[in-house]
Amino acid sequence: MVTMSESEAAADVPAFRYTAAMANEIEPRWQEFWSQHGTFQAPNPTGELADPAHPRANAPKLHVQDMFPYPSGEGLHVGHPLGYIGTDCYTRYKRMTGFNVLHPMGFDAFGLPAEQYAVQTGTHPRTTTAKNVERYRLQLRKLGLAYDERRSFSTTDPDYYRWTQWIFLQVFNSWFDREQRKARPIADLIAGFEAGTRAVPGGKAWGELDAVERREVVNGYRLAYVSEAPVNWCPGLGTVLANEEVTPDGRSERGNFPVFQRSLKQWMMRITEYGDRLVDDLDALDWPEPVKLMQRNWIGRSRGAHVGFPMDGGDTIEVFTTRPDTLFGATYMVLAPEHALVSSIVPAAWPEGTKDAWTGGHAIPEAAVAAYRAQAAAKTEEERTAESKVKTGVFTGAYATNPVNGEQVPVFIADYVLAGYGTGAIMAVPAHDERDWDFAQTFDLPILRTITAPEGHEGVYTGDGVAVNSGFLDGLSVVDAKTSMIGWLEEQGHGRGATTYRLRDWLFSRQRYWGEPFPIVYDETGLPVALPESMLPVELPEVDDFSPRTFDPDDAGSEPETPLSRKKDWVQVELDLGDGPKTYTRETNTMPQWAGSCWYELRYLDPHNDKAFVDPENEAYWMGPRSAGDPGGVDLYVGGVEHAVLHLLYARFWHKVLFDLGHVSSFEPFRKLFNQGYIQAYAFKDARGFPVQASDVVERDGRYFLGEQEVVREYGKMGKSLKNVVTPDEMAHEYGADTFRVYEMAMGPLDASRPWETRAAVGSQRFLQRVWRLVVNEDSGELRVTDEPLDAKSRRALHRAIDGVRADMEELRFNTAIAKLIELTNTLTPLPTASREAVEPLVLMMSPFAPHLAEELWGKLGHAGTLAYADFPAADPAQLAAESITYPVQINGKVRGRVEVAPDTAEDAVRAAALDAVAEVLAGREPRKVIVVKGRLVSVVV
RNA sequence: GGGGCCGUAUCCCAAUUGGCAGAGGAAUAGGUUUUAGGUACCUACAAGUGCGGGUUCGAGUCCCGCCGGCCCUACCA
Repeated sequence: MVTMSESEAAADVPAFRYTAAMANEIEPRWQEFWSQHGTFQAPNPTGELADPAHPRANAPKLHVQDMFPYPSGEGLHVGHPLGYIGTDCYTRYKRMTGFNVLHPMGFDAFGLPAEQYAVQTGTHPRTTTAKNVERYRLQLRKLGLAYDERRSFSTTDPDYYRWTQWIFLQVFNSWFDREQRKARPIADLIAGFEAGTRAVPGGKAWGELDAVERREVVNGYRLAYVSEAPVNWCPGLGTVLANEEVTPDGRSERGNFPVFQRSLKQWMMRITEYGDRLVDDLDALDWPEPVKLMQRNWIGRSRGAHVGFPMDGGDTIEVFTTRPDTLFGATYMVLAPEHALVSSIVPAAWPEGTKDAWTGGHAIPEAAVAAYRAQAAAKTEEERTAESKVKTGVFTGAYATNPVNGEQVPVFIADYVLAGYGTGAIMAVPAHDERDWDFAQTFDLPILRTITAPEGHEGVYTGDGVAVNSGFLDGLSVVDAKTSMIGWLEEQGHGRGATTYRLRDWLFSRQRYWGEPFPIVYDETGLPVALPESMLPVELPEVDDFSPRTFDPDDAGSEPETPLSRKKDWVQVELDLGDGPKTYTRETNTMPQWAGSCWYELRYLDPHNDKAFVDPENEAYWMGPRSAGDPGGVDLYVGGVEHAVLHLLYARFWHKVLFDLGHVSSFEPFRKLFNQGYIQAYAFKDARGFPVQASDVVERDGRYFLGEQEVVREYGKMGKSLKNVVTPDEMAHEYGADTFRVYEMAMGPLDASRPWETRAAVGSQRFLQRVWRLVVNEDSGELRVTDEPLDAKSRRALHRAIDGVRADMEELRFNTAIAKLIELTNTLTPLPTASREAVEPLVLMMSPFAPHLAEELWGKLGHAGTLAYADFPAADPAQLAAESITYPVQINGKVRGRVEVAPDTAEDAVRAAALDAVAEVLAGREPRKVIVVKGRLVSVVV
């Protein structure tokens, strides 16, 4: 079959039509213009990027930012830039309304894929990363995104990670003062110890401690600290993982290797100290409620009390409870199998009255406990969860005393109590806790109701009520009983009010190569020493082997070995840190990928500053609070919900530390957050279940075929493996970047996920063609626009459109803004003449969405240079008033007539006219009620 | 199991926040231009809002209960 060549097909198209070919000529030209002229550079108040001559130098500021990408080797698909295009449209609009707009883009370039690629091919991760970043830059440039190119960086740039290390040192050199609820320099803490104004933990006086002991004490306070703590050790990957990198079934998110709980020395960040502020300050943020909720849940603050249950041997079991009001109903206790007290409380023999069911069939408690502990340790998380319906456990043989009533209560161990939460021990109140109820049923334990339940209520009751069987609490509500009990506990010395968090301290070290090195060395004591600022950055050394040592995936006893540790001549280093030249050992872990994204919003403000991570004046200008109570921060931060917890929590934490230490004036990094939706795509699979090239599938009568073979359609992510990727480059080539931008923005609201459909983009292309045709004669290329004034009706339509578009732009409702622009275009198209009065505002309003096209038309309309700083059209209020209003008249909710009246008609007159209009339908019936909704309708009730 | 978000023409989406269900796009059908049309233009086209109740003069919008989809979380004391 002979296909028509492109030139033949093009021969029929008018020479000056806005086609993809035309777009592909226009677009690179304007991209080059913007770049050459620094069109989108935003001036700083001070420093290298200050520019008093800039048109927006003294304007109100706006800082808009996207969550920056990890530049993967696959490049961008059409889903990735959705948010970027959204912020680009928004910032282009805001710039035209007079704002000094900061809209930067950078790259989160440390990360595993480049390292793994390096392991496989020997290519240095730096090379791979640089290549991918370059590719991303080109792809983004092709979309016409208006970034201030001077402010772009990668987290892997030594000039950048120098400051990541600097911030780490700030965290390391500070502690959290619980009285002041803020971080303070570690020197203040030491001064307090020296002066004796602060008690030294452990009971000794500061003067009695030797130098090493003092350092150990201080290290116990630092916000970044080395801890021998249970961590997720993954031998198959050769690294430890953060909790969030482990799947619910106890395997690694990446690679699906088994993960073991191991006690290992690792760097931690004391984020738990900020639990309260991280929860409380959410109220100050303009964030989507679901994201705030996810953060609250993740932090998991619960208020209650710590209560001590004394034991005969002198030990006391400390429990945490949120229900101190039910303390009289605590009929037994449970320790986590791993609890430290377990081995010391177990008696030699079962005490009198031990029920058979409690012993697990063992003759002595020690055997029962050992067997249960072994069994619990052998179970994976998955097994524990799967069996969660059946409560298991065993009696320890020991009893503790309930402090409120002196009752002896049996102490069990059971895996439904977690070692990692609260104190790892609970008081069990089976009457008012479902889990305790289940356990009590299984082990035949007494149940005592201490809160009244509604009449007829059977079984466990967790709701509100009045205290009963509870001595001095009787008659109090749950809330009052809690307060009363906490008061009593504190008076009697049996406990105190307490708050616990689900949030754990943040595991901050990884056994990887491609990450920020720690600015830390160890001296002969084995304790960490911070390097001075002058030695930053600690650059990543060159190594031959990028991979950590990996092990048999099931070898739980293996030890991590970092890639940097093999670089002996780097690890051993002679330095003079104040005590003369000494040999130190470097920290060979690297920081996790989140480190770089914890503060990048600040570096954009002052990207080349080599004296500070950001100049305070620049920070205050771009991110400072604007009123009392305002948290400050980025004015609009756009990204996917997948970062609802981790990235956003970590970044908030670092920002608060920097705020406490006086380095920034904003106490939150992101004032407003917006979650963009995802673009999803159809994928097609053949009879064997293999994905087939989606672009080759054709639809016939609601069924899908690849050639003659029928395939089934599935809906999901866009990705290489599903063979359904569409790239922005393809779209730019086939339709032009402007069409692509308009289509992405027009297909739905920015926060909605929707399916991609390439062929639907022609609608946007036709729209741009119509706008073009309004200005340019397609055959001659000449300007069609005249200076004739608009007719009155079209003029009103123009101003209505301007008014509506402005409102939509402010609220990021780009889909409806575009609909209004199409509507306006469709109003202007049939007019005999294209009036400049309408065309110029239209072109300006188009420019946020289709910037290349708009610039080109703006030039054809006789303007020099760029329209980026032209005033966005403003509606004339006089033109917004309708000439007349048509009121529908409802009788009992059904429209039965209409009246047309002047817009300023008084309500009485509208009522009269309306009743008149439906007099026939009313047929003499007397209206019971007449409701006039001004400007909307009239409702008559008979 | 708990929590959150969402269901409007064949498809993607609007609806002044409680006021006449349709702004816009796609698809489809017919037409104009054309030797031709995977071009452009014009015209037509369709749902009573997942289901069932309730509040109201009036409900897509608010409330309750189901159904379906997506996301978070999962013995957190």
